[in-house]
Amino acid sequence: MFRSIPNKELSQAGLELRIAAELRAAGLRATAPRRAIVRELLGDTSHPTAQQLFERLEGQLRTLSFATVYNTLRALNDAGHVGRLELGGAARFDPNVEPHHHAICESCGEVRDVPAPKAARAPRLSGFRISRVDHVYRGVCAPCLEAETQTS
Amino acid sequence: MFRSIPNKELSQAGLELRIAAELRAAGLRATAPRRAIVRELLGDTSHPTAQQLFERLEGQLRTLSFATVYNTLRALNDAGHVGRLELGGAARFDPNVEPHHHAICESCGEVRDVPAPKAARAPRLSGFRISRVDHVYRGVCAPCLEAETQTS
DNA sequence: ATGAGTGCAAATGCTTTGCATCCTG
DNA sequence: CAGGATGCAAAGCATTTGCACTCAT
Repeated sequence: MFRSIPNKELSQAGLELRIAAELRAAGLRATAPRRAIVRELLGDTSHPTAQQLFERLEGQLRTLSFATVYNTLRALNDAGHVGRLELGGAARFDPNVEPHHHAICESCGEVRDVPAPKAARAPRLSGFRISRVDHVYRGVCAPCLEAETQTS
Repeated sequence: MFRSIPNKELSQAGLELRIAAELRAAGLRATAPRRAIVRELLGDTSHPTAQQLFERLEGQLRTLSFATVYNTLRALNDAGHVGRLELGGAARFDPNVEPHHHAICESCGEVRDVPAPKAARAPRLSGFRISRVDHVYRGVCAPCLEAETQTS
């Protein structure tokens, strides 16, 4: 999402226009709930679940349905405008659709981005046409490692 | 599972003994349902779901509970004796716990193993202690590619 | 014999769907 | 003003859990 948009110094109004344009580019109408969902996910590096997005947005709109959050995220994912991470439990959503990978802390559950190496050479899988590559690194993040050390 | 066991020319009886030994190594009692689950998963390269395993085993045992299949697979996974793949939808289970990766066909859903390169160099993630690396290749498998060509 | 394991059913968690109403393009 | 989108509730899967009974160790 916003692949080609330099969003430094983007005015509030400009951002709103951009959000609407992105939705239409995905073949979706720029309704209030959808704009709010996109606005919230945009720039969120925490890979939130649909539930988390819903909770953050509940106060902002007069009404908001769980189903709308799910349906909108699914539509955006289908259109290739947001990423969807399946790591067990609830799916997590990612505003960054550039090729990159993820590290998940098995202690606190946090998911962090891992840049994809510039020269990402995929293995050749005889006859298999690769369209997407996901790497998932599971382990323990720095803060949790430190917490472990202090306890032991 | 069976990491260190040369299972060529293993007699039927020997295999059964091995299955029981593996279960005990995982801290589990070698009950009839569990033996059947391990026996079925062993040598199955299709990465079946719990549901699929249940269906295949239903006829073989006088009774078998869904819950037992789930609980056993979870226990084996917790003990590191089977792999669990989260690719969206139902989890898939893998008897192979050696480091390797997976390719999933977005057309037919089949999951195939991808060998991990011998010198697998993981990226250094400042402070993050990596315990496991999963690569998922999404795309279209050879048979589905061919089917596509013929239709178009 | 003792406690882990089983089967069954109910509960839980995540996601999708049906439908009447609302609103964008 | 037509068809897409919303909200709500109910349905649908996947998985887990509670509990009385059974069986492996």
